[in-house]
Amino acid sequence: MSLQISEMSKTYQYRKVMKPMLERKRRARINKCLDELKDLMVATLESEGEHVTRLEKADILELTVTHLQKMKEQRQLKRANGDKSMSPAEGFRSGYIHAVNEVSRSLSQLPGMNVSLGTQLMTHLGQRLNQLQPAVKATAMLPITAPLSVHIASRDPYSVPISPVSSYAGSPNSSLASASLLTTCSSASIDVTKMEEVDSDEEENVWRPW
DNA sequence: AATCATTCCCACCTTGGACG
DNA sequence: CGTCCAAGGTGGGAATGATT
Repeated sequence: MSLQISEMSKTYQYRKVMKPMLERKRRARINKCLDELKDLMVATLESEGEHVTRLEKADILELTVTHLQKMKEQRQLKRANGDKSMSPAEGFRSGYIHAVNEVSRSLSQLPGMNVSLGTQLMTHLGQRLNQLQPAVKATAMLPITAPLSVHIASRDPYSVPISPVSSYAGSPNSSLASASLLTTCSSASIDVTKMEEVDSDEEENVWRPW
């Protein structure tokens, strides 16, 4: 019998114990992100003069899709009008700074965060930015607001992962991946209304915090 | 290539609250 | 009280990654 129990493979135990828990966590992640998406959409719509009373999940997704489509149209319009205000390099830099600020702000709110490690990382990120953008000398110093940050792997700037999530997806360290997702969703200060600010022909390759 | 562990997704069922 | 709907729980299976 004990043999049988031990033969109740890890798979069985996993299915019995871990799976329900992970599924709960997964739903929680979905709901958390939907909640934050809802907040963002409500804020956005209200800033546009629309009043939102109640949103169910499907509504949140519909509104988001509609809003993004609208933004896409506006961007195309802008481009058609010859708006070349930002080069790809500038676009990348802007996204980089935006992302670092956002992550930095989030991490700075984490209890027990190692400040000296954060400082080191900030320094590193600032140096990386200088290396990435030698042409943009006047703005070479990284205007990061919070004292903490995360390490973004040093690579060719345009081969940086499209998002923090995708960079962790498939990692053997799944808890890291989950944590990444959670922190990604919890950066609620990302403003949907500003998603189109960084306009670049290379946008598929530019790292964005969203 | 085969095998195993893990992750993810989906469909179905249950539950609880709102409403007529 | 019955019905509807949103949300959570769960089982099954596909997909993926690691190991041998």
